[in-house]
Amino acid sequence: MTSAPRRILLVDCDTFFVQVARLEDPEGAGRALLLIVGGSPSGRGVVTSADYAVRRFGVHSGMPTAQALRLCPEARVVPVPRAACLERSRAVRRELERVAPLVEAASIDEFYLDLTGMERLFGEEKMEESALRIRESVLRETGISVSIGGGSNRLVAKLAVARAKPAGVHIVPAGQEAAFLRTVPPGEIPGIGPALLDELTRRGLSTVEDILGIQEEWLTRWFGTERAAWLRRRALGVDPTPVQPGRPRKSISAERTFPKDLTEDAALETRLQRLSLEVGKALRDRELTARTVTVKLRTSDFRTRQSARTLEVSVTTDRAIDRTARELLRDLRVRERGPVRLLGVALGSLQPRNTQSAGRQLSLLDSASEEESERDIQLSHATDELRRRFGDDAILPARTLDVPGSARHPQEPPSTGPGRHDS
DNA sequence: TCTGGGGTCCTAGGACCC
DNA sequence: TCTGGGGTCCTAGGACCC
Repeated sequence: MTSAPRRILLVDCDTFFVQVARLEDPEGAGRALLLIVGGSPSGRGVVTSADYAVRRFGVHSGMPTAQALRLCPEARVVPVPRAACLERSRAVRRELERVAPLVEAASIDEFYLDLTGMERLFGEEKMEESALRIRESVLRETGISVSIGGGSNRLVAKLAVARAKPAGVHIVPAGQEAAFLRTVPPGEIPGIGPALLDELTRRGLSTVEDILGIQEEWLTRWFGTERAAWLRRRALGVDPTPVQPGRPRKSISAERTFPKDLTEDAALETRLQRLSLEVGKALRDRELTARTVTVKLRTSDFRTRQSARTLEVSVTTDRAIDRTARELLRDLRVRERGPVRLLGVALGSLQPRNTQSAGRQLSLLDSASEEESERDIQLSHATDELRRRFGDDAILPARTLDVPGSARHPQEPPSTGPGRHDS
């Protein structure tokens, strides 16, 4: 027996970063007729989001800001209002959770909804009507304008939202998936990026019809069994992926491109340590532990290398992360001696911090003490608390992180640090 | 023109184990 | 004495997405 089609919506915030920048600064960014969000103080940034008016000049996200400004010299560039974006994103999500039973945040500005089964609550409300109602309530409650695409699965909803933009709704009726897909250029199908598109084109497959028309045997020969089957499903508009709220996070990372490439190992280690502290704090804020530490390095010629290590036990402290990261950086520097453009630290193999390790008492029994001592763990919690009260700059990493017990560089009391003014 | 930062997922090869 | 084979874990790299 066949079940009724699912009712999936994709709610996508229109030029999200631009909207938030305007809401946050109505007198400045809010008044700019041509607005680009992105760039960076280093001058090495790219466009994160651009106004529709700016896009008409050929500007798109991912484009170097310098190039964007050559195309549209009148545009105003403002940095990404990161905290405000997270806040607005959460507000949108809360509103969606109020009106829909199943909500999955796919990114900061995209949310999948599964309305299947809601017909009973709203009578025979059509998907269009549901989508319009949701669009209005999100706008009213959060000030954020969204577009909504809908259909019987995530893939179709995702492709439909492109037709809805800006500030509209587009629903693909059940049964029309394959017909709808035939109107979509393969390069717009999620999962088909530049590399795969290139390969498809080289094989003479430049439309969805081409992909479906070719003998399955050939598709399999060229792309392998799995990938060929996946391609056919995409081309047919078939996607069984469920809407899953609250999928666990797999990694936490921080990376920085420097205003000028760095060559000195000492300078690199300072930056690395800052990144280690950043991810360490994010890890503890989310009450997670990590077992894998990865360091990423990009040289001035834009080649990227990474080095990873999985530890015997999960860790949470700045000291354990920093020490491992430092060793990994040294490994990388043996292979890459040249100027460094970017450094990053990532944490993986994440686990929820369980009650056992939160209970402290048992930690002396397990081997965690090899990676991080009881004292390290307490120190991490203490510095987190101080940063929370006095600002992130209150505790600057000192040599005490390397050499426990060393008093060569005693930490400044927080009362003399920056950020004091707010208390 | 000179290429951000946050993620997820896949693949391939080597180590290791039974 | 000729080198099985499957499963799992780990690492590096890359494609892809917003």
